[in-house]
Order: sequence, then structure tokens, then C-alpha cells
Amino acid sequence: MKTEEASYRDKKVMSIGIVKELTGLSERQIRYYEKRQLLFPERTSTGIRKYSFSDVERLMDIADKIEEGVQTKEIRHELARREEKNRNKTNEIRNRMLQGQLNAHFHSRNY
Amino acid sequence: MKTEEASYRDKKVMSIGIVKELTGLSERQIRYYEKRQLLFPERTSTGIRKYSFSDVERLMDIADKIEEGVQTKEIRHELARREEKNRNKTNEIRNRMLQGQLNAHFHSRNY
DNA sequence: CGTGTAAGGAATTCTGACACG
DNA sequence: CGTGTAAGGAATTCTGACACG
Repeated sequence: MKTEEASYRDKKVMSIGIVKELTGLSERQIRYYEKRQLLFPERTSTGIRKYSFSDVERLMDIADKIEEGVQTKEIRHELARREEKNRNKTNEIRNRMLQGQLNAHFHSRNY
Repeated sequence: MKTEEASYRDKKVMSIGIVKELTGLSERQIRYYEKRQLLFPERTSTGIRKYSFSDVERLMDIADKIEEGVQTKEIRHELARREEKNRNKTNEIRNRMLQGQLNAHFHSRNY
């Protein structure tokens, strides 16, 4: 179920300097997109930002949108819509699995 | 072929502070194991070490071995042997693929 | 052999502000 | 609105060495 790979992708482990290199964006831009709520890095206890690979991917997407002239506000809405879809899809799968278990249970018990 | 996940795993992106947190080892230990050639972090242009998730995994393995009383020299040999095996396996696959292409080629040309 | 620590310096990151527009 | 920059401070990392054993 590739649990580990997903954890690598979402684990917040990089500081802003590497994200800067990976994305080609300036620190200013990266911090600004955070202020506009487009991504949510974690912080160390002393306040240093930590990013994940998925944050890096998201930043690339954001950069593309910005270049197309889309405003951060719009981008935020798009991201929110995407989150919503994913939540629905996840729940769908979850429900289907649960339903399957229930079916198996009742059939095996011969109700 | 999960090219991307592998890239996340092997990409050197973390500084020693996070590796320290992730592994529970001290900076001293992490740098020492490097000196003993057990892992090979990259460096930024200014000399800061950068580690990958696979380095973190390797450090966990190393820590286990050390606890078992194995010396760094032994651990290095074990790691070398493991690399050797992987190289062989990769070549095997590569050769098999090449052979398959050759076969396809000659059969289709009807020699 | 493997690890802790204090020392001094260099590189990194942070925030709030001035600037342009 | 989105981004650059200089400013000052705080946190991080680096190396070589002394120490114990």
C-alpha cells in the first residue's frame, strides 16, 4: 500500500534554502505564498520552517499559476476545491471498504 | 516504475539537525559514521551536509549494529557486500532486457 | 573505538519595514 | 498584488581538539 513512500513525500524535513533550490523560487516568494495560505510548512521549536516534497510540488504548481496571471486568492480557492475532492474520494473508498467488511461479516454469519 | 518515489528517497535534502531528530542519534555520531565511510551525504557549496531518507534508514541500521557490538569497520564491509549484490541484480535485469530486445530484433528481421 | 563537549567562526533563517506600483 | 532588499538578531552547522578508555 506504499505507506512509506507517502510518508517520504509528506514528511516536513527541508529548510527553505533547499526548497529555494528545488523550486527556483526566492525565499521571499516562498514565505509570501505561505502568508497567503497556499502551503503550510511546519516549524521547529525555534521557528525554522520545514517543508515536504509535496510542498515543493505544490510550489511548482503555484508558480505556474502565478505566471499565468492567476492571483493567490484564486489559487487558494482552487487548492481548497482540490482538497475537497480528495476528501470525498478518500471517504468514498473508506465507505466502500467498510461496506465490504460488513457484507463479509453478515454473510459469513448467515443472517 | 515508481521513479518519483525513489527520487524522494534518495534525494539529499535534509540538514543534520533533522537527521538527528529522525534517528535519535547525536550529530557527533552521524558525522563519525560518515568519517568511517558508512554513509555519504552531499554538501552544499558552503559545506553544509545534506542527507536523504535512505541515509536516515541506513543510520538506523548502523545504530542497531553498533548496539550489537559490531565495529564500524565490519559494518562498512557488510554495506559493501550489500551494494555488490544490488549491482549484480541490476546488471542481471539490464542484461535480460537487452537480450530480449536483441531477440525481438533478430526474429522480426527473419535472419 | 566510539562519543561527549567547549570554542570560534561561517552560513542560514527569521521578522518587520521601506520600496515600487 | 507580488516581490526585492538592507538590517539586526537568533539558531544551525562546521572543524579540530581535549578527554575518556
